[in-house]
Amino acid sequence: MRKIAESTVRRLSLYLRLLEEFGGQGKETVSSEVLATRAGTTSAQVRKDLSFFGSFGKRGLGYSVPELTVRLRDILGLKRSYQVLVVGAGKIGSALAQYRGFAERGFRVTAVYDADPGKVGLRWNGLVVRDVRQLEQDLARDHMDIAIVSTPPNAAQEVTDRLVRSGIRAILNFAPVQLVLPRDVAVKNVNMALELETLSYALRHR
Amino acid sequence: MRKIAESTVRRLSLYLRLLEEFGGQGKETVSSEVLATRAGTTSAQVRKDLSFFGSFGKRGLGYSVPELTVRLRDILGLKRSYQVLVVGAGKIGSALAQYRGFAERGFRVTAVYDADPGKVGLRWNGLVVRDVRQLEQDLARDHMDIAIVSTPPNAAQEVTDRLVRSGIRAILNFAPVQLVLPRDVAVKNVNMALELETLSYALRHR
DNA sequence: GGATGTGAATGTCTTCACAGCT
DNA sequence: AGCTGTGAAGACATTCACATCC
Repeated sequence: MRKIAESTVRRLSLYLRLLEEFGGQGKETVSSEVLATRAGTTSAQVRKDLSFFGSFGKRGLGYSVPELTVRLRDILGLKRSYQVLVVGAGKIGSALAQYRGFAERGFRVTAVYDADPGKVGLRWNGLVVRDVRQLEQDLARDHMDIAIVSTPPNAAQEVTDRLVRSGIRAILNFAPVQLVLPRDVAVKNVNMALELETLSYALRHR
Repeated sequence: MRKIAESTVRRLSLYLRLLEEFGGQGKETVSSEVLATRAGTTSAQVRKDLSFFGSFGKRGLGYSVPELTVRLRDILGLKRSYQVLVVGAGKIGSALAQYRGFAERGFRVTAVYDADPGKVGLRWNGLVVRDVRQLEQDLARDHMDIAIVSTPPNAAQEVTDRLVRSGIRAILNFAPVQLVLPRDVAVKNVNMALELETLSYALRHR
């Protein structure tokens, strides 16, 4: 399949959430125009995004909500669930580990690690914080699909190297550092201070 | 000033973080090549990004670390500090309210609100959770620069409308909904489940 | 009639490549 | 010699506009 832009994939994820909402309201069909308005884009953009993967609509009618929902879940790889581990049990890590929005969408956080002996052994919602030194042996036993890195900045690269050596191929990084990774490992960075700085820029330049 | 791409602003924020690191190590100058490698981009991109705002380097030498640091802080609007409030004192909201990475970069979270009477009155690190019904009267008294919305999805738009009516002009939204806003209000969305979905897509398409 | 699907046109961002300083 | 600053070229993404089909 032809290479799809990151921005397109992000919008597909937005469309899916909207479709689930419409489905819950019993709506049968939806037009690109309605999806666009709710997703903050244009109808042409919606049609173009979908057209990369096939033609799912009916001219004159729009898209079938249940059908497009299934198609998008398939395209995004969401027909299965994912095992997720979190490294770094600080404030952010603990919030992420317990975030309901993940579980609702098939991302199951099943392990949390920290280096601090004071945190190891704590229970959160049935999740026990494990010693990060166990990382390799645990990963050899139980397969994990995605790792969330929420360690302090100076520990992030080392932890990442260990995750990659243990076979992890997707990382969501909350540490404010640019991780160095083999090209076949997917990474997404979430840098919250950076988001505030873009707001600061926006406030200043108007 | 000409309009600057969002992607450029985000990279400037990355460069600034790197410059602060280099400054802490006593480095006097840095080349676009070094900045690029560490930021995960190209030297031409670094030079182009900076050139929108002036010519800060010396040919044959590179950029003065302290000077470029000051310039970027100025460009990004970081010479001042910002008053930040958080609405929604759930797991994510409480982690954000106490996140040290914000304070370190001049973003001071000075108020947290929630609608749940069971949470109102709780103290976190000297921050007291206030009743969200007080929002308007508090904002009339104490100026706030940026609001972080970390409510459940169904409350996000209503809270946002109240924030905007009270004069807030910058919003960092963690609720997984597309907020409708006047064009003069800056908004950044952080959608963590969406990030995982782009990873899910990446895992599937390789 | 009404909405999709899609080439073509436009707009935006990135990379190239080199003249010009230091 | 080394590295910046920047037009020009190229790559990529979005928008237009309309033929096509239900």
